[in-house]
Amino acid sequence: MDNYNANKEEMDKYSLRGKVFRKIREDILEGNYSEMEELREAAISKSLGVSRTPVREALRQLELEGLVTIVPNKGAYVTGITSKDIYDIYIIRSYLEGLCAKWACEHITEEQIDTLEEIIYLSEFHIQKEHWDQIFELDNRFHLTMYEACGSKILEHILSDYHHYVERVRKNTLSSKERARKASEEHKAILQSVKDKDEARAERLANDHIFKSIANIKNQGLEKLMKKH
Amino acid sequence: MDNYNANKEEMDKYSLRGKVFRKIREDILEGNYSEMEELREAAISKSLGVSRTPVREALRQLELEGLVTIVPNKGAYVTGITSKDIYDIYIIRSYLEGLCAKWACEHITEEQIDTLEEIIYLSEFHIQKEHWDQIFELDNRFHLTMYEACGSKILEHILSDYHHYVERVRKNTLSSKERARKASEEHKAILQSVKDKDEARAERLANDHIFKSIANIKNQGLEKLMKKH
DNA sequence: AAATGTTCTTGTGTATACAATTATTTGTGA
DNA sequence: TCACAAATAATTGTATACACAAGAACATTT
Repeated sequence: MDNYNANKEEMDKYSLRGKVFRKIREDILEGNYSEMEELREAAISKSLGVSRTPVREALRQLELEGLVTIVPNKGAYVTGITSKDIYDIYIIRSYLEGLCAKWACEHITEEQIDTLEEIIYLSEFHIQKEHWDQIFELDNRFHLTMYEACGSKILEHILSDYHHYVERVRKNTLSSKERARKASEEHKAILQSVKDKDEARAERLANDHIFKSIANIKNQGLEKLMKKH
Repeated sequence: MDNYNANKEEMDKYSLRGKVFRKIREDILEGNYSEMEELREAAISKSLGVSRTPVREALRQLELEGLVTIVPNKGAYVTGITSKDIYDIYIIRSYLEGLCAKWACEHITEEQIDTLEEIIYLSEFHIQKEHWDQIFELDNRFHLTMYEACGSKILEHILSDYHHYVERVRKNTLSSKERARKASEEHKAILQSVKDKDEARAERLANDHIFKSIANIKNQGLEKLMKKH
């Protein structure tokens, strides 16, 4: 699983291992490798201009994320992520985002509420202007802040991972003004229920929010959404 | 996210890195380290009689599992797992085991059904005889087979991880004849609904199964259960 | 010609050496 | 005695070298 929190991700930025790790992961998630392609340590280290050590460590981590399969004494192979995996993740997320919103009712801080309100406010502006990159970034921040607000290290960890896994698909789904606007409305409603400490409603709305994304994906065709933009 | 499947775990058995990885993980999960204790690469490698390389790789993997926190250029620290984490995991599992049972209705194979029936049959025998180790092992196998049967690599992955995380607690809860017997009855009912392809019922029963474990934990006191047996 | 054994190549697994960074101690001046 | 700076020690980060395992190609034997 992935990087645990922004803090660590930030720090890792300055280690070679972190750079290699993120580079290979991005390449896999963006589909730059074909399925089951062999990842030779020497080749990667040469192409990135580093030694094998950081490459090895990065590959071992990617194995744990499930993106790479390592056969001892043989090599590392791209496992990648199939469209079924993405679909499964969305279903799992729909359950867990519901739980997250429910727990947030109890654990959210004033500061987090302020952050979320600001995010929603800014979103509306950027949706109006069709600034897709900002919209995506704000959507990210909304969800990650919610994960933080649930007060569970474990739940935050797993949801952040999944969130990252489906990043490419999410980026594409949000590139429609109509869907972006609806998503923003849904965020607003979720936050309201959390503020009201209405656990049942918060859970249901967060649940629905992801389900609506799934419906949206089905309409647009998942395979198309997995392509690079 | 932990080891992906039995296959890989099996293969890793023969690499130093795998041994070191499992050794440190067990030590952490068994509470042999105190919270935030520093893990010095040199010390560990010396005590295990290996070089720093496999130790480093193991620590990097443990970081991804969330059991260790690595501060670049400083060191690795035990993060461990608190009783709140365990509690959270049980709640999350109750949702996901439900989903797993639901999906199993559609994807389970005849062979897997046979396996599960055999497990239940054997369990009854060992419960009668109070063979705690076998009971625990069979409980493990029941759940892991269910995870396999759900037909989702992603869900199987995360549930296996969590299952392992709470191993120590599960071992202790199952060491009561009364609870073991009830658990076995619950397993039987879940399998029946899966065989009947009754998705709603399977989901609800699997859900309840974990909830009952939580209730059981609360009764016995989580702190006590986290101790080594 | 088929099966078996042998070497050679390729790539990973581990150990060690060195560089960079951080923590600690020591020394100096006010 | 305290503050602060410089030197020193400890620890991680990276690079490189060598050992080992697996598989392929080729030779050998029946």
